[in-house]
This record gives sequence, structure tokens and C-alpha cells, in this order.
Amino acid sequence: MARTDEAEAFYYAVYNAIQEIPYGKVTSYGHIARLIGTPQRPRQVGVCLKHLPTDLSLPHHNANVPWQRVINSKGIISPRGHPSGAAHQAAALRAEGVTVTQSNMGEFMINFSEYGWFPKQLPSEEAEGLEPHVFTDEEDN
DNA sequence: TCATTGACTAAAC
DNA sequence: GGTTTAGCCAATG
Repeated sequence: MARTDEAEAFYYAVYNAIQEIPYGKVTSYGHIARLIGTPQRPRQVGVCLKHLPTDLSLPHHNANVPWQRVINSKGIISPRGHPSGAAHQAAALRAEGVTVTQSNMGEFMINFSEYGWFPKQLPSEEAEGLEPHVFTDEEDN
């Protein structure tokens, strides 16, 4: 778990942002980082998911945070050294209607132009009437 | 304590 | 097209 209050707040922001990804859509680690105001820390977003609790009594856990909807900027499910985890993630996405293709190298790929979710700010912040934060547009293919 | 690692990314070769 | 580099910083060893 987080060692400092600041880190704990970061975890909280990451999980909250991920919970706003719509069903059947995907986004990238980098975009989550930008949405929560720390565009320099996409790696830490990955760390947060790695440590996503299984304890259902906590406010955020792997049953209410759609971790499977976060992939890398190339549109590929990060293998994180062990392919079985990526396969599990691919299955979870397919279960919600996302088409996941597999390259000849065994990478699980998702088409951002079809399933990508890249808002300029979190819907929850938009509802609060905060000023939009300007980003360069995410490229599709 | 100190050093290394890594569910990442954009920019620079 | 591709590879390398730099930045990030909590977690891990």
C-alpha cells in the first residue's frame, strides 16, 4: 500500500478515474495519468493496478474497478512479463463486447478508433463545472 | 539505507 | 518503419 498521504491520494484518484471508463470501452495508462492531473506518471498508474486490492470491503477493489479497460498507448494489453494475466484481461474485455485480436507474437490488441475512450477531462469533473484541461488529441488509426 | 525494477510514454535518433 | 533515451517514483530486494 501507499506509504505517504500523497501517494494514497494518487491511488484513490487513479481508481476513481478508471471507474469512469464506460462499459465496453478502453483507455490507456497515459490517459488516466493525464485525466488526474499527473501526465508524467503513467507508470505509476500501472503500479496502482498491480496493487489493486481483492478485499471487497475496501472502497476500491478488483470487482468495482474495471482494471481490464486500461491498456497501453499502442492499443496492446500489457503482457507484464506473464502472458496469462493478459489473456485473462482479454477474456474480461471480450465478455463486455470488446473485440480483442491477437498478433502473431501473441499480443492482445484492441482497436482504439472503435473502443477507445479519451475524454479531455473526467465526466465527474465536468459535472462539477470545472474548467477543461487542454490536451493534445489522442491519435487513432 | 541504497539500488534496481517496472500493468508507461513521448521524443529523439 | 525501428530502436534508444530520458523522465517518472512507489515498490521491492
